[in-house]
Amino acid sequence: MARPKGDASVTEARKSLILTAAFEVFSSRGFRGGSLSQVSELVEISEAGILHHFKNKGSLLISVLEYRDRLSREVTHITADMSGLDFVSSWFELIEFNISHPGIIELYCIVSAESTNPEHPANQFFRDRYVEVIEVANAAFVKLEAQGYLRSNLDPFDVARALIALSDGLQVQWLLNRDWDMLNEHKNFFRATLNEAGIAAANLSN
Amino acid sequence: MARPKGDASVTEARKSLILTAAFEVFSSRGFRGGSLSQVSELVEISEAGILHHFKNKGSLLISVLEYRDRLSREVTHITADMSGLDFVSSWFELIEFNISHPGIIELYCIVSAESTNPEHPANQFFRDRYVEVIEVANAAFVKLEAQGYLRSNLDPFDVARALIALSDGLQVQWLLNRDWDMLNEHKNFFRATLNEAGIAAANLSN
DNA sequence: GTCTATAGAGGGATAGAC
DNA sequence: GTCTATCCCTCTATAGAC
Repeated sequence: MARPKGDASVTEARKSLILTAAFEVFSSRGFRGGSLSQVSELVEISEAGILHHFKNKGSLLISVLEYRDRLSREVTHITADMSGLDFVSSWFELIEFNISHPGIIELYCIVSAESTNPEHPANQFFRDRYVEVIEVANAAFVKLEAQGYLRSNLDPFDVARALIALSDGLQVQWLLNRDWDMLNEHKNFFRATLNEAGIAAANLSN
Repeated sequence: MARPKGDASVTEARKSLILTAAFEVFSSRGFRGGSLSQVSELVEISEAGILHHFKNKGSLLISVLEYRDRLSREVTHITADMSGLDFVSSWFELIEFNISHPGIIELYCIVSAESTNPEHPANQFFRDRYVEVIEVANAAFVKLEAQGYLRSNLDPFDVARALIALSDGLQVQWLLNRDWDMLNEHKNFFRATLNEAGIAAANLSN
């Protein structure tokens, strides 16, 4: 037991600082456009210092993505076993949270698009992520359907996929021009996919 | 008149080859991830040769984007003054065309996301582009509304923006995993935003 | 754990010959 | 119009001192 507990937590704090800086860099310039030297400037450590804590640039990116997911999970509480209506209101909370933290939107927007190339280090991460997040949304729409809230000509899984897609696409537009209400566009999605009973239950009447 | 017509068209053909190669490179790796040397390999010309025809890497990207827009316009014929129902069927044709030409999807997916950074050479291009394309879609939904085909609780402009967003978002998912029917997801959008009369008129009943 | 030094590759762009 | 040669920069990653 040569190493007291203090050392480990100091290291963790250092890693956390690096992750925060890397988050900023990858958010604004993407993985390919961002560099370790930009990260090292922000965190006031050498590039070699960064690579002492993270094997290489790619694993730093993955760590940033996992780090962000961890932080988001502390805020949103969206799960597959929550009720359909709770999902809807939690979804709006998530959008509002993201609007007030644009860096998160930038990160996922740029890196997910880059990652469509199979050689990109985050390719597998995003393949897994979309399966997971669509499944969570699907669970909600299945329940909304069972409650008689979903339009009868729509399939829950298709609607779930569409919600995620709409959200991603709106974020690109929003990053280019923020002169409009992104939250309201999400509400319109539910106004179009829920029936009258569902719209009333979700409090989305005009 | 020292220069006969033949020279000019040879130059144009050369530029066209470069644009085709640059399209491939920027499609798969984005602007920041792609390089002039990759383009030069494909087109079998030196990097200096490329920069004789295009001022720099950024202007090559813009030229590629304009080049692709020109080619797409030859195929799709979507305009602001076509009828609402014609827009719907043309939109499906456009999606089918893109599905069979994945490079187009890759290009816009990656480069539009990169371009959300204000320093990116295509930033203004995509700001203008979204205004234009949403306006064309809006013109169609305004007409569909006038015909009594749009759901009464939806605003045409919001629906137009949502269609573009949905389309962009679906493309990211599709590039990561093509095991599903992207055309059908677009049809579902109209099943959710048109009323029964509209769905029947657009031939979207199940 | 952090640094300096450096390897080694690759990037964009320009000058000038042909 | 195309090339070679070159400049200068930036990048990731490693080695080894402290």
